[in-house]
Formats: sequence, C-alpha cells, structure tokens
Amino acid sequence: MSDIDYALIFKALGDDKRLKIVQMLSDEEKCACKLLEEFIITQPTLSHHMKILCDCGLVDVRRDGKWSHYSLNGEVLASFKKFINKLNDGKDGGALCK
Amino acid sequence: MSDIDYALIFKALGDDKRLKIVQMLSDEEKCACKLLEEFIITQPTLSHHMKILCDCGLVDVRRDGKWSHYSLNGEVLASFKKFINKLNDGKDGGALCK
DNA sequence: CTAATATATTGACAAGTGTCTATGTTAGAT
DNA sequence: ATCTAACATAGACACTTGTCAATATATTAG
Repeated sequence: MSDIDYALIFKALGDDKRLKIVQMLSDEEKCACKLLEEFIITQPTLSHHMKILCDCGLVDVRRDGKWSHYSLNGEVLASFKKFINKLNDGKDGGALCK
Repeated sequence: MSDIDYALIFKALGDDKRLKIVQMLSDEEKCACKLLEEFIITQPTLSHHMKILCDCGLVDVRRDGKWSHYSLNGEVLASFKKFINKLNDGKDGGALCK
C-alpha cells in the first residue's frame, strides 16, 4: 500500500512541462487532448510524459471510449505532501535546542 | 525574493542520494565529510550533488575553515511546501461540487 | 616555508532523458 | 468493412546526467 518511490515522484515533477501538467490536473481531471493544447509538443511526447506521471503513481488514467482522462491520485498526493512536510530546517524554534 | 524555480527543486530531489541528503539535513546542518560517510560515492561526486542542491536554493553552505556545513534553507523549504500543498485532487470534498 | 586535510573543479565516459517521425491500436461513425 | 479521431508504442537522435580519476584551491598544523 505504501510502496511509494518518492524520488521517482520528484523526478517526474522535475520537468517544466510535467509540473505544469500536474498543476493543470489539480482540482479537476483533464483528457489528453485538452492537455496537449497547452503545449507546443507532439502528441507522442505528451503521451510519454503522461506515462512517466502515471508510473510514479501520482496520476491516474480513466479510459472513456477514445478519450483518456487523467487525474491526480489522492492517496499518493497525500503521502507525498506528508513526506515533504516532515522535512524541517533547524532554525524555526522547533523541538531542537540551539 | 521569490524567483524560485520549483521544477529545478523537484529535479534536484529526483535522485535517491540527493533526496537522502536532504533528509539528513532535516533539523540539523551537517558537514560534507559527515554526509560522505553515508554513501559509497567519491568526494567529487558528493560535491557535485551538493552544488545541485545549493543551485536550486534548497540548501545553504556555511564555510567554517576547512569545513563546509550544509543546511536546508528555511524560506525556500517553506515556499516549496506551500507550492505542493496547494495541489489538490478533486475528490476529497473540497470547494468543488461533484 | 612544507605537509596534510577538506572541499571544489575539470575532463571523460556510459547511461538516461526529451523530443521527433513513423507506425500501431482502439473506439466510434458512416 | 472503411474511415477517422484519440491515444500508445517503437526507433532514432541530440542533449543531459551521475560517476570517476586527476587536479586545483583553500585552510590549518608544524
């Protein structure tokens, strides 16, 4: 259930276009053709990016006839947020003494 | 002040070793030699990874004689968390109607 | 000064990545 | 079945990346 590879998620988001795609998927799912309109890349390139986003677990696909609808996976996103929010710099008066 | 390239931060964290380094820097700064002990990589390779982490803004260096002490940059980390926490899947009863 | 220690820089190389064109696959319309 | 639309897959290519050995720089000790 929690075989999440966080480095893989970071790597997936470490590309301008994929990061923008994830932001576009925030709050609402979108089909590939809608996503494609926002970029000046070919359809196979978008398909490649979506595969990377799906492989890391952050994005789900819902097939509906000819269309592929992509959305953020709520559980993985929540775990990912949790992972990042646990990081702490030691300067903001936390549990550590100076 | 907020010329933060988030994709660059994601890219920096998209490597197993760099992600582990950032976790090691959570809560307390560490010098390069301490970090190096945890990995089976050469010193130049660690130096290369630290440069990438510093270049994206997430990590700061404090030079102290022969030693370089690395720590997480609180402001960038906070902005980064904020950026990620704004992402939302549209399924958890947020402001959206079904 | 010389020597040693901690770290950074350079140059090289194999492996990985983003992109394209071409082709394949699947579903709906005619 | 044929055609078209939406998407995926395969192969190729330039570019980037992680790694190392070798070298350079900077600081401290003697």
